[in-house]
Amino acid sequence: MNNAAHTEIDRVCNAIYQAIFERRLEPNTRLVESQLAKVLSTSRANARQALLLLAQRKLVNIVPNKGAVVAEPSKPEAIEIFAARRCIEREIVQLVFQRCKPKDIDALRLHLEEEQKARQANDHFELIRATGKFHLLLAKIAGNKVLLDFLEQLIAHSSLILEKFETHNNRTCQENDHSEMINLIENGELEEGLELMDKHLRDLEQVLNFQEKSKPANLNEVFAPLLGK
Amino acid sequence: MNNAAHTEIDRVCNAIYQAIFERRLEPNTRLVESQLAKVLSTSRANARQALLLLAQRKLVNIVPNKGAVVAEPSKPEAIEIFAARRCIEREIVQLVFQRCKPKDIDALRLHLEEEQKARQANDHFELIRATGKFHLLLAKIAGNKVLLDFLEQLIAHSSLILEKFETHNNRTCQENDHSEMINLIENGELEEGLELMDKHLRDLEQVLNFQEKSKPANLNEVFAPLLGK
DNA sequence: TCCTGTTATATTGTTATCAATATCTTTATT
DNA sequence: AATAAAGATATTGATAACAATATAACAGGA
Repeated sequence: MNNAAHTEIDRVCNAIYQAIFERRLEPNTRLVESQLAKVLSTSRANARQALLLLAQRKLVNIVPNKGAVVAEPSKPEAIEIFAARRCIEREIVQLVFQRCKPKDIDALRLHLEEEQKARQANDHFELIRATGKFHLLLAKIAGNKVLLDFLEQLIAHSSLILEKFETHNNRTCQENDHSEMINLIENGELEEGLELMDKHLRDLEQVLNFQEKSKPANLNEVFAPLLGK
Repeated sequence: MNNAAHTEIDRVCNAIYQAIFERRLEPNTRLVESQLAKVLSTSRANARQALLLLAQRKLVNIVPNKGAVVAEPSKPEAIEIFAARRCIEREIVQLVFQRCKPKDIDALRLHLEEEQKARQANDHFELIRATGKFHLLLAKIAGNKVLLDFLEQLIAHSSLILEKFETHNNRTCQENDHSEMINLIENGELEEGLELMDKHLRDLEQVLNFQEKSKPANLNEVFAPLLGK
């Protein structure tokens, strides 16, 4: 999440961020400082600061004297987030078409295999993670760190949104769009690329028209994979 | 800076942010936790957390075990920041043209007077603050909180950049551009509005072609205005 | 004079403790 | 049985003390 210096609190921050991003932590899950500290084997102060950072990115909500919960974007907020994504990813597409090199194409194609693998294995979380990562890969190729940083925030939010509104149809990024995008980049068809990204994001946004769902979570099992190492 | 709940650390954060935004704190100024705590009459823990938040927004740099300094964007970073501004403010212009109401126009014109006053009084800092605020006003009219939040970060950075590269000519926003923009909005001339914003931001970016400058600062006098209340 | 190593100081990072607030449980009353 | 009040528990918020690290000042030798 944070490309900055890796301090202890960055580690904690990343652990929580990953859990949110990969949807092991659902919206509205309560995040108690002392419990986080214990589970992630750090001090309460660090857990507290990590929560503060995540709150600034609006990934958790902190209400004074009450504590932190995983954020749950409302529908109007979700619409704004997707609008922002269209704005920023449009620019990213433009930059990618200017700067993409052969080895970048290779990396994108390699990544596509990850997506396919997750799709075939029906591993839903992994698919979410992988499709999100594709967009971040494009942002890295674009080469503007500010836009990359913004997009990271937006994609984390999108993850929360998908979690909340997701249908039984497992709607994520459309299967062929990413592959199609790579082809367009390779052929330098900019206009089509811009259009595809726009369509792609509007498709994703359609989840908002479905109903929500809900259920709680348990900190110990959420972070279990981390405890082993 | 932060539209979130107003806790003590938000207050501290805002005080520092304002000082940076209004350029009372120059790039590379060292920010010592204990000193900040004393000057802003808060605890060191709060000062520390505030610095952490500002670091996440890249307004200060924290290097582990060494401390925090006001960030100093490099030229390549500055270029990325202006590119991001063009991207986001283009979208904002588009939204403004859709959503601007008569009372918004009035507010913009009213604001213009502030700019004029600062210009006539030759109050450089105030002019910086006011011209930046014009852009944020547009963002508020656009009505997308996510984009507003991003732009706030970008404008704070722009402020730092202007400080670093500024010439003796006091280049800030061109005098007539803002007024011209209001007219275009009123008349619904979208294409011209988009072009103007783009030109406007590219003009501003020209400061990067000039030389830098430098000098230190003193925390006590920087925050003196706050101590009186 | 310049460099190097040493001591002293200042600052950051961490931990423990206490107070304030909120949440939950129990008890009492109608 | 339902509601309200009172107490117990848990959690957050704040403070202080301590340890680790880096910076600055100083002294000694080439």
